[in-house]
Amino acid sequence: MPREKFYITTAIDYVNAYPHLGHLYEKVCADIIARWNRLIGRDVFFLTGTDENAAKNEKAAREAGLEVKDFIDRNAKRFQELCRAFNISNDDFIRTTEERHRKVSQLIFKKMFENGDIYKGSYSGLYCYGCEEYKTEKDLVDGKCPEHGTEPEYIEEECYFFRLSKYEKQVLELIEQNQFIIPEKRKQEMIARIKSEGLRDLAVSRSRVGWGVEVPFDPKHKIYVWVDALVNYISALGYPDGEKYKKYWPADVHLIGKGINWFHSVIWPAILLSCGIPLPKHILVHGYITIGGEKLSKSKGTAIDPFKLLEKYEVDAVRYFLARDIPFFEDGDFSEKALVERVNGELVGNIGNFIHRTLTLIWNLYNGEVPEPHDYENDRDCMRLLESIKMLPNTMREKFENYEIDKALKEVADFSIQCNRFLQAKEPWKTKDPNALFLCVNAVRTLAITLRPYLPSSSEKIWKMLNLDGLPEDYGWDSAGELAIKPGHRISKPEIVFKKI
RNA sequence: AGCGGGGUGGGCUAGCCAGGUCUAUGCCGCAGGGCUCAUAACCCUGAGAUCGGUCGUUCAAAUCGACCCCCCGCUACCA
Repeated sequence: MPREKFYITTAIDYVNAYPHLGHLYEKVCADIIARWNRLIGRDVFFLTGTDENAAKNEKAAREAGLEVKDFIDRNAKRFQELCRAFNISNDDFIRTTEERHRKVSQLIFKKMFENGDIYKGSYSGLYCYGCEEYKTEKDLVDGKCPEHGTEPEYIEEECYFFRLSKYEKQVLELIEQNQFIIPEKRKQEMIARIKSEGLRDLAVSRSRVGWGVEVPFDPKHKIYVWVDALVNYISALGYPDGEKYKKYWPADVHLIGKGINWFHSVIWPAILLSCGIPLPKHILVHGYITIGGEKLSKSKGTAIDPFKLLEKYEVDAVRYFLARDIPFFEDGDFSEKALVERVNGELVGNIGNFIHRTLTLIWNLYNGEVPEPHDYENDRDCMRLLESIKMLPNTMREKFENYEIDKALKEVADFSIQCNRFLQAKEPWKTKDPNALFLCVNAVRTLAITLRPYLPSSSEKIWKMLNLDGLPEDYGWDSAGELAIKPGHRISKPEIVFKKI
């Protein structure tokens, strides 16, 4: 029987600057979801990448004193390094300047045109030559561009439009009648917006930009960045006849930040409908990371560099904090103080400490050999812990199915507290209680598996310390609920897994 | 400005929809004590909130209604 497939994407990032904490957060969340799906046995394809065709890049490159291509390559590399540095398990990394993407981007545009959904029109507005951008009233200060101090000029130019209006009914139906957008709050926002203002046709080409993908039948126009960017989700799979496309499309989850919900929930489905391509299953909208309650902002200096964090903290410490402290569907605040407190208090103090004390107890009291239990069925405390071991993967599965990755992780933390309490009650350092140690060592195994999506390398360390064969994924998620470590099994010499900061 | 969500001890948060048992929950942090196998876990005690404000409904409101203040999100045709 073929395995169920699971295709997850992140948004692709603009390369006009280096990655910040927000970029990392989205990748970590996607990684956790991807890894969890692998653990439950799905055939996962996890995509991330960079959006490199924006006109903004031209400007940013100029300011950096580099050729556009060099500038983009440099920054894109940085995003790839980010993935490696933080143990992100993406299966591919798409760059929209790659040929495999450009040709699909053009193909999609052509298809939309052939289906009668692209027509020529004109766009007009206030244009600032300095910025090479159209401006709105609110962009201006005293009628002038705040950056260049010049008055923008009213101009009109020819461009192509996408008949977005044609898909209003279908898109609204898609959103209203399905769990297409998660969470509900974001769904309601989109419904409200469609109902109040409807869908207007969208200008999908630009003729004033030098950097971008040419409209295939009219190369002086460039394809509008958003249309181009969205296409990455299928171009990376080799649309229209790549094996991966056939296998993995439609996407199960497009993970995005709340700021780009409209593009993913409305424009993207309309494009796909126009081309007759199946629609993705879910648009999953996470919250933002804030610093002192404020949005990350370069100008305010709050755009934290993830690489800087690694100079002080371990990868898994950062991952733990992001997954645990930021409520997945809402904004959450980042501070080093909060990170240190969370890691020291919970990851080290509860989870790490429990692991360490049970393993050293077995090491010291039983020379590293798991003792033979007897009649623990008659012990209330033992049966309660056993029940929790069995239940943990189930309760976490429920959370994961609702993408509540922060709440799922809290279950692990709560479990470790219970384990510590159990150990305290049994006092095996006095009693050598074999039942307690037998159950606890199995609880450690439960932790190794349930932490696997969040803290892949720490999980592996625990696994090795338990001296188990293979890796957690060889046994699968549900195995976390089993007493798979048998009496007589020898563990390795205990070492500290989570260090105090 | 329109629509939507929210304001609970230092921080986050439960409770509100189905009003009384809320003299308001849990976690973190803080003060003190117990215990000590362990990277001080676990247990106990304590300080700290009149539940944004005002008015009302009611025998009774954090919980219902009105108005006000503040915060946030989406939108304001962001090329």
